[in-house]
Amino acid sequence: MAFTETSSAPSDGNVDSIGGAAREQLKAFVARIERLEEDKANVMADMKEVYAEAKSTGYDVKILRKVIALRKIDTHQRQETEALLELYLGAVEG
Amino acid sequence: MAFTETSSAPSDGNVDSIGGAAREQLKAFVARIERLEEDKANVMADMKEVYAEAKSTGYDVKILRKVIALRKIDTHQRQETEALLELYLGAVEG
Amino acid sequence: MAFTETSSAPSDGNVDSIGGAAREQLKAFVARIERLEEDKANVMADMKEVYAEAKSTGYDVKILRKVIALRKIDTHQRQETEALLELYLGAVEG
Amino acid sequence: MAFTETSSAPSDGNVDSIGGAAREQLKAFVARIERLEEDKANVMADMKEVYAEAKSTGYDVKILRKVIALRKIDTHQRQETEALLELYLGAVEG
DNA sequence: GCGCATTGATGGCTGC
DNA sequence: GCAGCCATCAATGCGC
Repeated sequence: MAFTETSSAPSDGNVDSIGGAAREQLKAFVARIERLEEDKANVMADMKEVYAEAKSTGYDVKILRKVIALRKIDTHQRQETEALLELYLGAVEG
Repeated sequence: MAFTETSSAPSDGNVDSIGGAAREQLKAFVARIERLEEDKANVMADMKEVYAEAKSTGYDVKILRKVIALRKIDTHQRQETEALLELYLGAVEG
Repeated sequence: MAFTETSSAPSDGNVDSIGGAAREQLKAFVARIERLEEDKANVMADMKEVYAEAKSTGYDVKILRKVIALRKIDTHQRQETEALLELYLGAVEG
Repeated sequence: MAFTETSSAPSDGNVDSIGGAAREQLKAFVARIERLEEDKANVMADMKEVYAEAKSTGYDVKILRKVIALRKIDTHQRQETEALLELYLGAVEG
C-alpha cells in the first residue's frame, strides 16, 4: 500500500506510522469539526442571551421554553404527517 | 400608564388579554429563538456530515469523537485554570 | 402466570392489583433507593460542613472549589486518555 | 498560638509564599473533600445499580423515579409542616 | 434574586 | 430490530 494509504483505510496501519498525507487529512477533519463545535457554542450563547433578555423584559423563561418545545413538537409532527402523506401518494401513484 | 405595558411586566396580565404590543414582543422573542434553533440544527447536521465523510474515508468515528472530546477537555481545563488564576489575582488585590 | 407474577413482569397488572409479593418487592426497591438517597444527602451535608470549616479558617471557598474542579478535570482527562488508548489498541488488534 | 499563620487568613499572603503549615492544612481540606466526592460517587453508582436491577426485574425505571421523587417532596413538605407547627407551639407556649 | 453548577430526563446512536 | 449507552437539554438547588 504505497501511495494509496489515504484513499481507503487510515486505520489499517499503526497509528504512529500513518503518512503525512493521512495525518493532514485527519487534522483537517478535526479542524472542521472543531470549527463547527465553535459555531454551535456561539449559537447557544446567543440563545442564552435572548432568553436572558426575555427574562429581564419580564417573561417567565420556563414557560417560554415550554412554548418553544411545544411548537417544535408540532413542527415535527407536521413534518412526519407530510412524509407519511408523500409515502401514501407515492404508493398510489407508483 | 397606558402606553408602557410592554416595558416592565408582561406577566402582570392574563395571557389572553395582553395587548398587541406585548404580543408582538413575545412573538419576536419566539421567532428569534426559533431562528437560532434552526441555526443550531444546521450546524449539527453539518457535523454529522463531516463525521460521515470521515467514516467513509476510513476513519474510526468513535476514535475521532474521543479525540475531539479530549481536545475539548484540554480547552476546558485551560479555561478553568485561567479562571482560577483570575480568582487568585482577585484575592490578592482584594 | 399463576405463581410467576414476581419473576418477570410486574407491569403486567394494574398497580392496585399486584400481588403481595410484587408489592413487597417494589417496596424493597423503594426502600433501598431511599436509603441510598439518605446516604448521599449525608455525604453532601458533610461536604458542606468541610467547605464551611475551610471558609471559617480563612480560605476562599470559591477558589477551593475551583481547585477541586480542576483536579477533577485532570482525573477525567486521564480516564479519557486511557479510553482513547484502549480504542487505539482495539483498532490495531482488530 | 501566637505564630499561628493558619488561624485567620491564609488568603492574606501570596499563594506561592504560604507557609508549610497552611499548605498542609489546605491539602487536608482538599483531601477531605475529594474523599467525600468519592463517597458520593460510590453511592450514586449504587443507586444506578439498584435502578438497573429494578429494571431487569420488570419495573419501569421512569415511573420508579417519579415515585421516589414524589415521596421525597412529601417528606419535605411534612418536615416543613412540622417545623411550622413547632414554631406555632413555641409562640404559644413561649 | 440571579447566575451557576449539579443532576435528572430524553432522544439518538451503536452494537447485538 | 431493539436495548443499552452516551450526548444533549431542561430544571432544580445552592451560593453570592
